[in-house]
Amino acid sequence: MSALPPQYNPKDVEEARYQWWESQGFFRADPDPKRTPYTIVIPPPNVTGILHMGHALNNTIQDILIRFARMQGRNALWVPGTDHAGIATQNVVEKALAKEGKTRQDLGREAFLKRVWEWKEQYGHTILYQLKRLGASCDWRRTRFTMDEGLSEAVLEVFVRLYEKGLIYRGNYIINWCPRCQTALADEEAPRTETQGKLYHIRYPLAEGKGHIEVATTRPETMLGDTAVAVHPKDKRYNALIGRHALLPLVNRKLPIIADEAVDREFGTGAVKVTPAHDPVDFQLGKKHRLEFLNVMTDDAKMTNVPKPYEGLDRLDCRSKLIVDLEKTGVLGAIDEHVHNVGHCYRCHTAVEPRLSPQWFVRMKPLAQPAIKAVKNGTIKFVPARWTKVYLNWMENIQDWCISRQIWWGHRLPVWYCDACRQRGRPGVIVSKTPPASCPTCKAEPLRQDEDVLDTWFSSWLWPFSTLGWPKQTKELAAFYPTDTLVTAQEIIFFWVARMIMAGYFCMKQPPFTTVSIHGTVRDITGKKMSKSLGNIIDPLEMIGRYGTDALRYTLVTATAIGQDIFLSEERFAAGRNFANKLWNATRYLLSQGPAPASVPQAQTIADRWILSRLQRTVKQVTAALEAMLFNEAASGLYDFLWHDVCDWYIEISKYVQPAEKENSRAVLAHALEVSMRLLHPFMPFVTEELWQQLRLAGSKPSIMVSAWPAPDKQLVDTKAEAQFERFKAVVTSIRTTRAELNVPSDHRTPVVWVVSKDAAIRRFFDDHKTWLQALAHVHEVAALQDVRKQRDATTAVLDGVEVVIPLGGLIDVQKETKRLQQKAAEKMNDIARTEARLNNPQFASKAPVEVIEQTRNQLAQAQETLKKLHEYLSVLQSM
RNA sequence: GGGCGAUUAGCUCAGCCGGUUAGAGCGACGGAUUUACAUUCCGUAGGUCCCUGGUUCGAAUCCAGGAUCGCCCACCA
Repeated sequence: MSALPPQYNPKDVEEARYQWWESQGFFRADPDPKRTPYTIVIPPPNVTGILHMGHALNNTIQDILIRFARMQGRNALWVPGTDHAGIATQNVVEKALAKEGKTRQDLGREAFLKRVWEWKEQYGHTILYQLKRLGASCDWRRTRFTMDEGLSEAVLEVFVRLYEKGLIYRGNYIINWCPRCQTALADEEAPRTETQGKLYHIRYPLAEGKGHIEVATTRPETMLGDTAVAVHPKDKRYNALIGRHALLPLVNRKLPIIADEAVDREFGTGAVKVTPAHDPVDFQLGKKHRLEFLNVMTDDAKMTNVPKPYEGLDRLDCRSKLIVDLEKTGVLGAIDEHVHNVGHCYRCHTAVEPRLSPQWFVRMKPLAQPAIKAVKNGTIKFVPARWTKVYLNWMENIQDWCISRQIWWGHRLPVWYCDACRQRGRPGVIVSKTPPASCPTCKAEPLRQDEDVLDTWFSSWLWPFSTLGWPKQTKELAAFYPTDTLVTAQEIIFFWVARMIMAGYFCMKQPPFTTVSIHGTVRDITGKKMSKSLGNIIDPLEMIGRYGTDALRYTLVTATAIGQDIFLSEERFAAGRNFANKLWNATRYLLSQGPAPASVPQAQTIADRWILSRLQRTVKQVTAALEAMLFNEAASGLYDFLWHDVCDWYIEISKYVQPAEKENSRAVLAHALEVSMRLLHPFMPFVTEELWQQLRLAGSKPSIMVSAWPAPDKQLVDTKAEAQFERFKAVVTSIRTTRAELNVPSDHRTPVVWVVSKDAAIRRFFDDHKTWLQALAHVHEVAALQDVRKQRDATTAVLDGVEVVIPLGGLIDVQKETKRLQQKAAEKMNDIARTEARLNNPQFASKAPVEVIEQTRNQLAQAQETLKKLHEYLSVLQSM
């Protein structure tokens, strides 16, 4: 066996170890009727993606769950893959084209798509390689892509099924239009952000008679599409005007003045211009009052169908020109500063234009019903539970989903039009999984396929079953669906989680998963989201390079409780690195004395009994925490046990055990480390594998990742040993504290210490363990005495059941020591007063549970005892 | 306008069902080279648990109201 180097170097380990795992097939899972499956489907990262801290957190959590389940003996499958990310990917390739001075239109649809596929083949695996560096134990054979043949088949199947059930329709509605991407967006893709704008007041002259009606708008350019003015029916100011007409300034179009409850009397002037083709509310008004729908903008937000001076102007240029012209005409009123919410494209952040447009929609209400029920009745649960409410609130108010996009990269709609039929006034719409040769109604050919593609989420909402082979009834689908846990960030609940649940019930009649684990967003130390434009990114790959993968994973997981946002700064990764190094050196210490003992450890010394007992508790605690998905609790429990219990105390003591106890002590340490490595493996897979390989017993599994999850051994839980050892620790600590407080020079070894107790067993215990005390507390002799009050020039610490008396032979500063003890006595008196007050309260005596009263009494007795001792020592000092 | 979350040490955060003297890591300060680890060890200082009221024998914890910050949802043009 080669000796371990003094420091853990992740670079020497990670890549080779990962390749070995993969080559051994440890990541693979196949249907197996004998074992309970455990399945996770990865939230497919964008194929254009590069690993950021959010991915790192998300995938670390999934890997922890998968490795935990695998070690528990479950048939653990983690399905990886990527999303074609329609708009995002198209944007990336268009940017590359722009560098060549070309547009996608220059290439044409077919050649452009070829370009995108080439790009995907070349760069689309980047994120998957990066996931491997993170240690992700996915079954890579099952990697899927949302535009794979099988997944595309699933998309068409669902589209046709929904259409046939009347759940997909085409219609002319107001949608969010991104003028830059030149496509429709779903509501969720155009999140509103608070924007500082202006509220322009414009006076519309009345057509009949004198006077005017003043309206207010944030988008003056839309006035060119106005086809009415609306007021509230009960608004006395405008009562007389209802049914009359106003004139659109600069255009002089006659606009009816209509009355509708939708108008807010409080806002602006209480009169509103109505632009049915460019505003969702106005659209409703337009339908209700049978107004004209006048679309005044082109796909790239230039004005159209408007009077000459404005025709062809960009929407914002038009706005400026209109303001000038309105001013000249004398109809421009006040311009107020106004903060309002404007939708922005989630891909390019351009302000979206609400715009009337023929698009395809999915009727969501019927789909939502079973998805609401499943969460209400607990079939699917959110962790943390508070997201349930957010989900239900959204689902109960769900709007129809605009699924058509005017881009090229994506699943093209399986919709064909028969122009011959349409000319004769028939619908002429054919929806079919395969291209129809001719029109089934009139036999005309050729047919024209719809140009649009489907929203990216229309393929990812099928992900939990499409990746397993659906619509084919594969054995994977039968074995692994429904999946178990979905791990994702809160931002994606509406986009993806909710829709997967709906699709799951629609296609499979079963939920796609049973638990949704929502983790927080990774932010920088000031609480801002990490983003390129802010320049506050901490790159996970850089952190891996600097601190190692295990350090990255450990730090992310311990950074915060699940569901809370994580505020990250680089220094935190050092803690993870240090922990890995600590484990490394604990094992190194063990192996420096020979190979890991194979013998079954016996609880010989009190330290053995203590650490083995603590180990059982740790096994129990970590298992429970993982089952409850309290990852940070599990990880910090292991940290405390390994660093503080194993390293700070057990290893230190093991250096001073009797020669006869030595070999067994090594076996105990080896055992504690070996079990701990297994517990820690899901969190820090690399260093634990490396060390476990040194510690593993003959005949065990070849790798820690396929070894069994530890089970606690109740026989080894030893409360008495724990209490005894805790007392020992307290004595050691008190001696250390006293020495430090009195500034005893480091080279001065306190020659002797008395441990005083009324309890003979305690005296004997310290007498038996004086070697340890001497070593750990820096003292030469330890004597267990019954009474040393006559000892002068000594100091004391009074603990639970024992007193520690430290003669300091001239080193003691009587004044300083008196002050120290007086202070301690004062603190004690405070405690006593507080505790007495509590006990003297008759209410407390009559209402508190007996255990609490008993406990409080003991506490008081102890405090009084301690105080008595302190006073005795003070009187000794005074006599000096 | 609704909803959610946060507020605990200088910083980042734990603290389950109410029960001793509220914890950790980092940072600060003092000390240490004794048998793995200086990516180490030992020790110390540092707290109005956001505020106000309530429930209770007892509140960081439960309830009500408020403040500040953050996020989500919503058609005030």
